[in-house]
Amino acid sequence: MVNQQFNFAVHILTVLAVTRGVVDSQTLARSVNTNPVVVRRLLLALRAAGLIETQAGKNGGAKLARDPRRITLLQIYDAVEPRPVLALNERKAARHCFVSCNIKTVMATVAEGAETAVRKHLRGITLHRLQQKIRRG
Amino acid sequence: MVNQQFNFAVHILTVLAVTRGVVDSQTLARSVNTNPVVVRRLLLALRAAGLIETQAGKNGGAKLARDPRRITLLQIYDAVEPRPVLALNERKAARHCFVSCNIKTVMATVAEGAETAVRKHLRGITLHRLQQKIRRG
DNA sequence: TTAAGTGTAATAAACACAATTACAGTTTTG
DNA sequence: CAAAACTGTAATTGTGTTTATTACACTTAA
Repeated sequence: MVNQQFNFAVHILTVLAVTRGVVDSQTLARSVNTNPVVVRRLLLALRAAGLIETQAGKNGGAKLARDPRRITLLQIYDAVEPRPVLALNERKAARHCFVSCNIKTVMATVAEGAETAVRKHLRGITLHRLQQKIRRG
Repeated sequence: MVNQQFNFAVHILTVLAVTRGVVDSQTLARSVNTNPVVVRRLLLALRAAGLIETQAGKNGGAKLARDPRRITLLQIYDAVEPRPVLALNERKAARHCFVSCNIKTVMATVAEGAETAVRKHLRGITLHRLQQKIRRG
């Protein structure tokens, strides 16, 4: 199993969109089938991105900060996804080797292109659209 | 550090393309800065994809099976990348929850679109093109 | 026949991610 | 104002994935 944060975040926001109100982390965690603390950490990231508002204290929880038509999957992705689509090569080059010394830059360009392609795709999908798809089964 | 297999594989093939001959796993490993066994495992995958040929025994090693103009990054990606661009949600849905029960299918569609976008990008880049870029610094 | 390779299994080490526990701080409500 | 019900957050543990390493049987050129 790999990084599920994006899935979790979209799931959470979809619940908030459907509910149209304040939902607590316990309830969200049950829907996502994970731990409330995991949810709360994601909520912080989503709040920092301006997608939700949270309220502490009794009857507290989270709610959408704007219309689902104005929330794209790209915004969610940017809020929570820590990893690039294609991993960058972090390791030291072998100095004597021509290819080794230059491949990193070249591959960074490739990775950037992949990233751009994915971002473009995600930018075209709104939370509202997701809601609609779910309603239709 | 995350999955480096694609980076490793491209690096290896670039060395083979530049060298235009048989290179052993030891030498490749030094260029990539990893272990020869890791390289050999990748070589098996690349061979299975028809991109290289290997030879056992003394003076053995690997060489390209075809012209670098006819090797795309997508072929390399397919040969070695085990993971989807966006993780699928594997976990059990909460039965009582409408969103939970349907989000999986919807997100699978989203992930598929992202995958397609990346694949299209990679299909447009040949190994030969990479060589050129590296030569130019 | 020997030296220098590959192929491959088995295991260990490193790392990333998710889950859990614990508790201080906040806010509503009776 | 006190209690109940939340969030915010640190610290730790559990789990799975990826990479590295060791070992050795098998292959081939010289």
